[in-house]
Amino acid sequence: MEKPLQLCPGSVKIDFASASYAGKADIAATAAALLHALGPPRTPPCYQLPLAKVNSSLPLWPPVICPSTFAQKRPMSLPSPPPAKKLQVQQSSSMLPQDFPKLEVLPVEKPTKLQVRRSPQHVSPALKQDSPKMERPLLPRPATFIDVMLSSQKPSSEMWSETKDVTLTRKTNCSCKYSKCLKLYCECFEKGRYCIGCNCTNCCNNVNHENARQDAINVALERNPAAFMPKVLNSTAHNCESKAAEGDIVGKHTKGCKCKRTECLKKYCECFKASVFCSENCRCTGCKNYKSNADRISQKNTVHAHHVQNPASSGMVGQSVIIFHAAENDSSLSLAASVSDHSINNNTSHVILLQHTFQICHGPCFLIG
DNA sequence: GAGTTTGAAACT
DNA sequence: CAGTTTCAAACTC
Repeated sequence: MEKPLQLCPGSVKIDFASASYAGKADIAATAAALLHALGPPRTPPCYQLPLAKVNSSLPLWPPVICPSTFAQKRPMSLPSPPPAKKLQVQQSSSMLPQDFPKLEVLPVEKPTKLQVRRSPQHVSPALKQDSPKMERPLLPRPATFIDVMLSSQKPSSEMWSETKDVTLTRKTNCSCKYSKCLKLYCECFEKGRYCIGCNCTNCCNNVNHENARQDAINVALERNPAAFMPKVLNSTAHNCESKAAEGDIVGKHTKGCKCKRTECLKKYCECFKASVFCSENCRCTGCKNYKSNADRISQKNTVHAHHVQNPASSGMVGQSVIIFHAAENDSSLSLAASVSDHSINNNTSHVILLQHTFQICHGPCFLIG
C-alpha cells in the first residue's frame, strides 16, 4: 500500500497527470523531467503554493517544489538559492517571486531603449553576438524550470512521447527573420525551446548564443513575468479529464484575444488556435468562438450566424458556467450556480462547458447548433 | 512561392 | 492605458 500523499499546510497538490495539463504535453513533460531529475523523494514531494495564489487567474505554473518535511517546518520560506545573481523581476508580481528563483542574470550590458528597438537596423548589441568571441563564458549553475525547458535539445513533446506512448507531433518550426528568435514573436522562444531545424535566419535561440538568450529571457520576464507560462489554462476538474482527453474544450486563454476581423474563427486568434473558447479574458469583437458546437473546430470556417460581440468580453459574463446538453433533441440547459468545474455532471452526454451568462441563454436558444 | 492579412508583441 | 509599429504566422492567390 502506498502511503497517501502528504501535503504541507497551506499548499496544494498539483497532479501533473490531470487534465490541468491535458493538451500541454510540453509542460507535463517538463514537469516529469524535472521530477525525474529530482529523483524519487523519500517523502512525497510537496508542491507548495501560497493559498493566495490558488485563486489567481494565472495558471499554477511553474510550481515551486520543496520537500514536504521542509515546508512543514518552514512553511513560509524556501531553501536558500545558490549564490547566483538573481533575476531582477518585479518581486511584487502576484506570480513570480519564486517561480524562477535561480535564473541567473549574466553580466551582459543592458542595452539602451533605443538599442533595444527591434528594427533590424537597430538591434541591441547584446543581441548582436553572432561572433563567438563576443560570447561570455557560461558559469555553472543549477538548472531551473526554464532551463529545463530551454535546454532540452529534444523538444519536450518528444520527451513526452518517449515516456508515454502517445502520438504527439512536434512543434512547427519558426521562420523568424528579424527577431533572432529572441523575442516572443518567435514561437520556439516563446515556448521555451531552442530552435532546431527551423527556417529562421540569424537565430540566437540556441546553445551558441546562450548569453543573448538568457538576456532575452530576462527582458521578456521583466516585461511580463508570466511570459513563459502556458497561455491556456485547462480545467482541473477530474470529471473533465475524460472529456479533455477526447478533445472537448475545457480551458481558456489566460490573456484572451483581441481579434477584430476574424471572428475568432481562424488561427490568427490565439484562443481558436489553442482550441479553447473565448472567455471573459478576451476583448474580441464579432466573436463566434463561443459556441458549444463540437463542429466548431472541425468545420473551422463554417460558422453559424451569430453576429454578436464576444458575450464573454462584452461584460455579460458573470460567475456562472452553463452545462450544456448538446445531445440531439435535448436542448435543455442547466445552470450551475457558481463557477465550479467540479460541478460537471459526467453522465451528461456531450457535456460542453461554456463560460456564458444566464442572460445569453435566455435568448432563442441560439446556443444550440 | 509570393504577396496579403491578421493579431500578438513590442514600443511610444 | 491607448495608439502605433514591428513581427511572424496564417492565409490567399
